Amino acid sequence: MQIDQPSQTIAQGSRAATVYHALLDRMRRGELKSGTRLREEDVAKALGVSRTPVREALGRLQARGLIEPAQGGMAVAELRRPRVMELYALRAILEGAAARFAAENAAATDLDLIQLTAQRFEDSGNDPAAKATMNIVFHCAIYDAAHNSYLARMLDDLNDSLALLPNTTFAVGGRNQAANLEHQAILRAISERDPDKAEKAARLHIHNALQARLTLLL
Amino acid sequence: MQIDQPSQTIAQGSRAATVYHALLDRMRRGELKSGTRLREEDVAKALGVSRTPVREALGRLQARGLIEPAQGGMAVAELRRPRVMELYALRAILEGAAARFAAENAAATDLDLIQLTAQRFEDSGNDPAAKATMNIVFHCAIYDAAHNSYLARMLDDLNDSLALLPNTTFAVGGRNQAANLEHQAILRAISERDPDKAEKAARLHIHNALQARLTLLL
DNA sequence: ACGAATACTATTGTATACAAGAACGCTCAG
DNA sequence: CTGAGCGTTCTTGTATACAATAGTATTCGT
Repeated sequence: MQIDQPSQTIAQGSRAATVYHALLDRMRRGELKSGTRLREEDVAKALGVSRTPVREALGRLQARGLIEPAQGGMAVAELRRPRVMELYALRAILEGAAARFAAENAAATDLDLIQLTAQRFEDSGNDPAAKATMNIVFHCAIYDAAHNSYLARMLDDLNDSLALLPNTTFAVGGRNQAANLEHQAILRAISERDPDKAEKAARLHIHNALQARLTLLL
Repeated sequence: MQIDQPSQTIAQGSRAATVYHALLDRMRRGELKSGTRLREEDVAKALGVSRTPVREALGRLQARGLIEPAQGGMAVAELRRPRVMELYALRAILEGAAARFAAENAAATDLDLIQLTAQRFEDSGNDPAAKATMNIVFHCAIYDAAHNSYLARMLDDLNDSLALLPNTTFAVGGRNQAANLEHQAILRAISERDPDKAEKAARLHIHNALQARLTLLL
């Protein structure tokens, strides 16, 4: 039996961190869906470590709200309608803040990166999963440009929570095109150093994403 | 030697949770200052548990950014100037969001509670510590009224980070009076169901708090 | 047949023992 | 006197064994 690299990424510092990232990755990829039960011993065996680091990783995931105590152990959190509404409402605020701060603080290289990633998003094909990936990359470029580590961490948290939802909003007809235009608007406002405009544009972007999400969520 | 209730609050569900809350409380009270080293064994002995639950608690505190890996173990996080600026910038956004959502979602009882806590804040004496406590209570009433659990959690995180700073802004001359007026303005906007106005008022409130903080931080 | 009580089992919570790693100081050579 | 190399020690990282608890099924009594 193979003992060390059961399937995925490079080894992190500690085994606890490895487990943490392994679980997170699988959530992001959709391999771990909402409601999946996570028993400590199973995870430990699957990753070839003892329960101790698994426990630590699960504790952190719980602190981030990605898993919840459930019937006999933990389970990947479930997002019902009201939760999703809360999440998008907050995301509109935080993405707005990121755009605002980016407009205030971005260095020239930050702007270049945002532009580049926006272009990459536009150029990527029509595959919803690829689109979603490039979308994340674009938004992360904005987080970096905002130069606020607390905000960046909160947005990462939020995106991970959102990753628990099945599908992606880019599977909705016309969303690709619309999202691209919205990205351009955000980029423009940031480049113009107009914080109010940037914040509004980002909020609108998320508002529209929510509309798309709701058509999927029915 | 006493073994179970070393000093403080009621027992939580698990010992890990007990340790977590014990440490958090001491940070909030200022008994654990920035830079204080936290060795697992010391904490364990002090609280009468083994290292295992301590480790779990420390992991969660680290995930929240309240403690950092340092020379030989963990230490209570230190907030230097740039961090403080980031924290307040984000807090302005989040308190703004809370006020906005409260204006949109608050039930009648929520409004009553906000008003009550605003009054309590006004009526409390001149002791900065008491003032700070009542201030938190007032703001928490707004978080509740916002009806967004993710936002509430983020603001709790943020307030705990801010608790690491020494002193309170209510020690600054005239801040009590000003804060009270700002609270009234926020309350009024929420009561009038004016989200934009509420958000602006809350942001201004935090902006002014930052000014006070900066005079302390020199 | 139905309900309650009890025993059992599955799973987490905790402690302890051990391993590994990094920092510090000490010694010795240049 | 200085610098490098090594050993010692302090602290975390991990595993395993054990305790406790909650959920479930089963059985017995009515």
